Amino acid sequence: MVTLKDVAERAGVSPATVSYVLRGGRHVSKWTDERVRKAANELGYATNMAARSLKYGRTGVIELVVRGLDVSSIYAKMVTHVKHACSDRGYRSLVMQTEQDSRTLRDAVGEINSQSCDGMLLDAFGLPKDVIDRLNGNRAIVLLDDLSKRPAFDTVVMPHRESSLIATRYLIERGCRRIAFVGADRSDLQVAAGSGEDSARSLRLEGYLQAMEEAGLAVRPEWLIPVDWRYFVGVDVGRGLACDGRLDVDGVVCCNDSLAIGLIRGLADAGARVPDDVMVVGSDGVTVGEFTVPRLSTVALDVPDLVNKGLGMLIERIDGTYDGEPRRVTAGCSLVAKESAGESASAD
Amino acid sequence: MVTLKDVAERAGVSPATVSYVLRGGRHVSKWTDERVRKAANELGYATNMAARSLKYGRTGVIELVVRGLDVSSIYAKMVTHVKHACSDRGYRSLVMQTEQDSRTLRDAVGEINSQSCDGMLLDAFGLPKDVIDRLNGNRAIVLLDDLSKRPAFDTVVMPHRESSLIATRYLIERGCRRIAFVGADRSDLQVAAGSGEDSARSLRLEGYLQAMEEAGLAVRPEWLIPVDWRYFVGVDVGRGLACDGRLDVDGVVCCNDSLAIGLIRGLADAGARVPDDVMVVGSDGVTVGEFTVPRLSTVALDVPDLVNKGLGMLIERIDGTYDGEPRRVTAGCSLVAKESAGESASAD
DNA sequence: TTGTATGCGTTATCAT
DNA sequence: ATGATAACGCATACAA
Repeated sequence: MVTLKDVAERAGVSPATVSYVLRGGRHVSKWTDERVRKAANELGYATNMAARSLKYGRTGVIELVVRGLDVSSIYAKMVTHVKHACSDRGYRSLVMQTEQDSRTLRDAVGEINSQSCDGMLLDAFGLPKDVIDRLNGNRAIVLLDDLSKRPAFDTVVMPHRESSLIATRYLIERGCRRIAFVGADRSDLQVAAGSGEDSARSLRLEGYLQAMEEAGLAVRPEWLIPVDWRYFVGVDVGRGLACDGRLDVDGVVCCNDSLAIGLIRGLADAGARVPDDVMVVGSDGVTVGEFTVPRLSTVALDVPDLVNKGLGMLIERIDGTYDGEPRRVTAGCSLVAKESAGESASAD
Repeated sequence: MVTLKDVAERAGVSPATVSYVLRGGRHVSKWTDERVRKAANELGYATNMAARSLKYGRTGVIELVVRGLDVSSIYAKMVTHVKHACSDRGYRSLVMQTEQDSRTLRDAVGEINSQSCDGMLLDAFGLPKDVIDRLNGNRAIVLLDDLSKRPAFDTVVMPHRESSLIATRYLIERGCRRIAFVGADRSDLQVAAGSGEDSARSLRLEGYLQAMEEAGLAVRPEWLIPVDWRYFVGVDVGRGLACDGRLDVDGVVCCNDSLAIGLIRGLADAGARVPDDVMVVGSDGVTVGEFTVPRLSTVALDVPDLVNKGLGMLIERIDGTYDGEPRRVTAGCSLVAKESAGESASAD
């Protein structure tokens, strides 16, 4: 490898001078400047980041740690926004993908504790409590969607309740009366009550229940379908809904877009039409939802808002601008009304 | 930060001993071992990776550099596979997202040149020649889809020609005779011929033309539609196809799945049904294609194959096992026959 | 305007 | 079985 020293020798100056030329910081004669740059170029010099980080105590890197980019492409949007926001603030951003298995999570935790990065935006969804506890408390970490009662870190939470509320209200407004909810049931509320900690599932269900109650609509137990929020699960649920006459719903609120897309697929398998036979609303606002048949109505997460809030807190922690109690803020969301909930197919 | 020295002091031993206990490498007495581990635990010690990398000369990190995870979710699949493959081989993997703009690309190049990682899997799609040239030739780099005549690095190329060939043959087999091709036209062939370098577009078109010729089918110029491979472009093309009677095609081969999904959307806007009025085949094999209405027929990229080949070459370069001429291998692909090309909707 | 010297945290070599 | 020490490449305080 080409080092500062190599460049210095070639340019006939000291390593210090090379450093000053390349990084700035003090005045050098034009003659020296040119010689050094020329030498660096000819040798193909590049700063050794390990050495700089060691000296500096920081890496200039912010890591985004998410489980499975392929689980929901909403993460893909986050990656893009984080990248831009980091660039704007002089950081580089890297993405680390974790699985649910504890090994990768442990790796991720080690990552931050070992100062491979200055700060970390860490998706807490499905993150076991003990892993969170193992995080070094005085590192710069912002969690995404940590719903614990007494969070140890700053966290940006998703608008779970709000999202379901908006979606359900919307279906009601569109004329639905018998609305199913896919992704949680009352047992989730019990778990939440028992542990004293909300969950994404319980909050989402609450939003739905609130909207139904507001409208004076009864909720039948079989309308609450507690499943994982994944494509293929949605397919099964859709088939079930269409085949099982008992359910007889005219609207479905899904906890995310994967579920909704799968559900529409399953309904189609069973011969049910969306929105004519049943209306469907998702949540997230994935890009592909704008191109499905029918186009997906959804409550879109405000990703730029989420990223700005998260990164804002993170950088305050890194810079030491803020050093107080863990903060909790909520990301925004907004309704995107499309054909799957009966909106007429406009030209765009 | 807690350093080796801190742990050593607390355990009453030397830093060297702590290092040996934690990393292994020589025998230590049980008594010392215990004391050191206890101290490290109590202090919450974590290895400083910058220091280790500096000493070691390697980071244990492999970076995957792709442009826009959201451009095509095929990248999301790649991320997952790269992650697993790296884990298996003792590396950590990080993802860096670039944009087409030269600034981010320059950053990415700097990344590898500055030894932030031991090796890099770099998506060459849309990568300007001069950026590639700026890459340090003796670093471990494997390019994804570098089609240049005389590549400077090992590269895994996508099965462009093969993919179109398979897709077109399949449509012909399904009974199509008037097949459009979306994503390139003959001007791409001219550009390729002029520069002496193939492009993804020219290769894909060649595959299509070959299949048509094999079957003795004429190709009308207006069937070749040279557009970007993106969702919203597909929508426009779909609307155009359905409205413009002149085209009158019974099958469409799309250069990727985004285009295909958009196209189906556009066709639906114009009242055309897939596959009854026109059959559609995409390319990539994105997950969501299995859940669209209709399910998307596509030529799926063999992502595990791609990743294995790429990472295999990369690690040989890192280890110095191979030091010869740049190699070029092609990733596999296979037809996934679904409803959008008239396959009956089976239960799964 | 430029050069010298020191230390960041780790690991490997030598010595004990 | 363990400790002292040097070196990795860079950035900076200090000296000239």
